[in-house]
Amino acid sequence: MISKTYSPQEIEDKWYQYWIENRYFNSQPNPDKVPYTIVIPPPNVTGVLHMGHMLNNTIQDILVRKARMEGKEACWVAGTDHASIATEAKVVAMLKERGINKRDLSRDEFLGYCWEWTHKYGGIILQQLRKLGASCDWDRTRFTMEPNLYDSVIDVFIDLYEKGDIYRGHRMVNWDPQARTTVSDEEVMMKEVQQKLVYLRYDLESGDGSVTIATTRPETIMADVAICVNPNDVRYQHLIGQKAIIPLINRAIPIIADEYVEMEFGTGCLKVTPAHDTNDYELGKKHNLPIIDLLAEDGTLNEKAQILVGEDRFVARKKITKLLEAAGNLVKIEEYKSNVGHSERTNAVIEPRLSEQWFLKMKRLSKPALENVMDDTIQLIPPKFKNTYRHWMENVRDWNISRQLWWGHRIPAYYLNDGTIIVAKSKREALRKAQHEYQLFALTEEDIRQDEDVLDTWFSSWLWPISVFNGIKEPNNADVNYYYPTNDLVTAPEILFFWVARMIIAGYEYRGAYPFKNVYLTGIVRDKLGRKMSKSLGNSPDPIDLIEKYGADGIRTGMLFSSPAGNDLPYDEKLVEQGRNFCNKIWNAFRLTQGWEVSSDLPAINQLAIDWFEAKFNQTLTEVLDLFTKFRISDALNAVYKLIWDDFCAQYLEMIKPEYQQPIDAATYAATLDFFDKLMRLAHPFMPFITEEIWQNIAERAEKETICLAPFPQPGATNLELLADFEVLFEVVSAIRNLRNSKGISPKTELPLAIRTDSEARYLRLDSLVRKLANLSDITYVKEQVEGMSFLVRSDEFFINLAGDIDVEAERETLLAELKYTEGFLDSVVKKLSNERFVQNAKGDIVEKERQKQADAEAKIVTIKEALVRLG
RNA sequence: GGGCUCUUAGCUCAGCUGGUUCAGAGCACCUGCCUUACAAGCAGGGGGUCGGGGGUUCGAAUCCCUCAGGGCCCACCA
Repeated sequence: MISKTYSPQEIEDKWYQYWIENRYFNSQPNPDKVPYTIVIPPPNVTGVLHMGHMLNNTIQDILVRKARMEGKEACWVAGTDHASIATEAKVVAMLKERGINKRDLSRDEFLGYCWEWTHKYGGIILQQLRKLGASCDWDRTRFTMEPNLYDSVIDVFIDLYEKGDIYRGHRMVNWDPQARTTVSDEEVMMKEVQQKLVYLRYDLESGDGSVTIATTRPETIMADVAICVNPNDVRYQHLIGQKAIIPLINRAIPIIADEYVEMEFGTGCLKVTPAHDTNDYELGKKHNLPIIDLLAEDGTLNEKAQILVGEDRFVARKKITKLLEAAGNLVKIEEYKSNVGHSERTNAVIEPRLSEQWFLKMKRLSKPALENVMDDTIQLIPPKFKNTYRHWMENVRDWNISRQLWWGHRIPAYYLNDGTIIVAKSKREALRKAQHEYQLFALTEEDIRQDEDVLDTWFSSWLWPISVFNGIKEPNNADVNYYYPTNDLVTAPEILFFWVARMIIAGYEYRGAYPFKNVYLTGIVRDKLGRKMSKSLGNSPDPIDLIEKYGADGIRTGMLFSSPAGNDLPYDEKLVEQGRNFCNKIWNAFRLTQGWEVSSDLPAINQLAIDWFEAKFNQTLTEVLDLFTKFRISDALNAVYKLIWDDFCAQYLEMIKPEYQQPIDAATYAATLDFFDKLMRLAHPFMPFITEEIWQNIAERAEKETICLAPFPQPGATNLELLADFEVLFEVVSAIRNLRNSKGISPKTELPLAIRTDSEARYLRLDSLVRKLANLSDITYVKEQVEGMSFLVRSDEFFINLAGDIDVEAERETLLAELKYTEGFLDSVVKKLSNERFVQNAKGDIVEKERQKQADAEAKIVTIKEALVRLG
């Protein structure tokens, strides 16, 4: 027999396999259909599925599945990102465990390990997505380092270089001493750090006096090239032009003046260290100061430091403070909080460092990307992100795209021995170019050397929506022409600038069109303490464990129950439990229908209930469709949840359910299964597995039929009047149950009901339903008040006569409370209506509504008063 | 430091362009039920002066100002 609880495991595997075998998720350009495309935000190739992916990909799957059911040519492209720095770090760590040092390997050897690693772990996350039910076209799976995509990146680099947008520059960059590479501005996170502000005395060369500066970086004093004061600072006028001696190494440096210096900060004297501070660098340029770089690429002091050579910068900081103290140059130390840049990848403190790097000019490129978001050609959801987006785009700076790494797209720049740069696809082509452009025919491949660096990961991901369709290399191929621009992008706000903005830029540059119409920004999944879920904190449950425990449908719905766009999702296993319970509820409703014996001899007695649910379904469906257009996926799910649980299960099924072991009439049965069919189709995008299982079982299905391709329901007319009548019905039933509860009367005990109403017809129509839902023995209509417990619904009065069981006091209290509330309410309405300005100013039918309220309240008060009189 | 945003029941959130039968939902909680679809369930219930203050208005959770406290983004005071 069918299991009492829904058990997802075998069902999910069975259907996923069925879907894949029948290629329902595969897509080809089809001129007869409207394309609907989503490209997945490619997870890191060696990554493992985490809760953020779960949320993100569930939303994408919902959108894709709905589009597919709506008859669109739905195409969800999956893939992975080589994640240059992240993967390289992992491989380096892996090698270290094996006792291998990256520096002992050749580039090719190292890349060999990277590929080995990629092949070993590369498929995992995509396999995990299948568990979730993701309906990707897996045949289209792409990887940012596969040949076509690799070449696309190289082509784009060359193109932008030739357009003059890419240049090589000696600049201050963000240096990550741990990864020993530069990182872009966006990869630097500022964190507030408790530091020590050290006050140091520099003696004047003249021997006559001294100057005291404040610094957080005493270990860099050996790289000082000046001391700077504000020219308006009266305290220091006499110093300008003099020289000061750097302590410990006794080198003389000039004292200069610049308005950049804040007089209020520290002592108002600044040590200028151009190699190790961005501002100082600018200052140095302005005043023609030399540059002394005393840090090696791993963050240790080099021989330029003269002392403490080889020490790590932080160790050196402590040691030099001691040395300075011993030398008598330490004036004082203050605790000081300031923001320090950290590497997003390694969390190492970023070192401003001068070096030769490749840059992409952003100003021209970002213009259309800014405009088209601001005018909603591309829509950000929620729109509040427009502001931050604009701010970033308006202040965008050139993008440092070179990385001192090996795993990635190697920069296609070649150098001749004299330093001449040639950008070309290959060494051979570089040679040819050199020979022709510079008439250097004697040149051989031996004479040219390729740039050792690779490109920033995002320099490949920004092409993703184009390159997955090979639109860079073959701009007019059928795929890219059909699928591009894509429709929706679902991603985390954290990478709005890293990725989204740059894809938009690339889209306009290389396709002349936006890459996607809508950007749905999900929130961050957090734990109960509000911390972001992360591997390092160990506060994230393993999604695969959760799927095994609760089923994929349970997680999908659980995560979405409370997840409006842009809002963080405070994860609680309770949510997933609720999702699982929802599946179980559906399962048991299904089980109910399976147990019925169907009789075609019985009269069709449930037409009213059927009409009502039809109306309710249409009403909710209309609402759901509207919510989808606004990307309010969470609200849409909640509407479906209520429709199924409250309206279908709690109300409709209870109304039409035959007595135990009694048959059901054929008409009701057919209607009910039809509802089930529609409900499953409506719910399918949210919960693909259980809906397929049930949908396949409630009717004979043809070979290879699937709910995945069944039409999404379309709303019919909603009978509002009927819905309103049923609202009254539910209130009456609810009131009777309430009475039972408070009087301790079993739901099994049949009760007689008397109704005193002006609209008898309405109740007559609902008669049998009230009787069934409230378990009544009899319903009578009365003109006067009668004996019994009474209650009010709207302006109608109800009596249940159970001899000797009336608690007069309690009933009076209830009535008095209701009277008080209604009178208060009436008062406010009357007050409002007697206010001339209200009657004059209120627009539309608001005044009319108020008058109706007044009439209703007055009628109700009369009824209550009568009831009170009756009670004596 | 600049910009954006948020503060509604114990928790997570809805409440659009202002109109008291809108103060809501889910979860949690309390009470009663193992009522043959479902205890992963059923029936019922309590709970918030909508962060504080001021203003606009006939009328404000909904608009404006201000204060307090969160969050996010951007930012080179050593």
